[in-house]
Amino acid sequence: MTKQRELIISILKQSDRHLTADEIFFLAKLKMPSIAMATIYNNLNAMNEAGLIKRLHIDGVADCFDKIVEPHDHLLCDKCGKISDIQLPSLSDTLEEHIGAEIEDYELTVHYVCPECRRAPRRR
Amino acid sequence: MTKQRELIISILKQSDRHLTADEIFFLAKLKMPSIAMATIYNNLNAMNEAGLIKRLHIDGVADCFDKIVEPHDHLLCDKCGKISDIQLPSLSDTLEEHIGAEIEDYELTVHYVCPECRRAPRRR
DNA sequence: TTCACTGCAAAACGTTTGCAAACAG
DNA sequence: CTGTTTGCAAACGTTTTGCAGTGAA
Repeated sequence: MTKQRELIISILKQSDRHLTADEIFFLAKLKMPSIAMATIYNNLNAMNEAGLIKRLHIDGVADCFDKIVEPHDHLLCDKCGKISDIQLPSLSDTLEEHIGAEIEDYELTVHYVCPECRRAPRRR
Repeated sequence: MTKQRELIISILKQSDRHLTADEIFFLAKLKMPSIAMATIYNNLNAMNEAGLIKRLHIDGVADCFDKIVEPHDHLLCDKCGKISDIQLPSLSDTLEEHIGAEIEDYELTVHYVCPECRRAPRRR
């Protein structure tokens, strides 16, 4: 447990968003200017493998890191790119039944236009 | 409609797999050695935007291009990386009900271990 | 003849690696 | 003291770009 890792964890904890490695790097630099990108990735990858955080692969967007590891789904606004967490009833049983095999996990990303963008359809 | 585009389309049509840009490039080179990677991407991107094919972003894997544009889901083997198409009952209505907003689309990727890998758990 | 598309090379992007020095336990 | 982690720089694989030349209509 190094200072760098503590810092990265605190950044993730304090954020209410899904941060990219780059955003975490930027925020970390503010408090520890000497920190390196490699350190960010080292730690994020280690924590991801340890199941402490979850790496998200979404669309053309850079990978994001989610502090919530419990199974949940994501809502992606196609206009502004905002990602929200949603808790939908688990599909595991339904999926296993349909597929006829045991599943490990699943990722469900729902595309929509968020209320803000729907009201004021700017950008893109 | 150029020869290059025709070639790329025929490669996609003939394949029963989900090809990466690189695989398409390799196959295209066999028939047209002068073809450039940029041309592959130009065409794939154009067709993707036109809705003729679908670009898939899955895990650490390079993007794949799917000739099936109808809504369907994907089954990913965590051992060998094979991607299969699956047709599950549409979740659109259920999702809209839960989210309370109109959805554009959704992506569902199910992780499992395919029958082959389950039988002979080699690799990785 | 015109304008979109090609091929090429170089750049961009996000991520990973190798390594010596620094540090935690 | 020992092994892990850091910071740096360079490499990596994938995708995009700029641009002059080519080819389709």
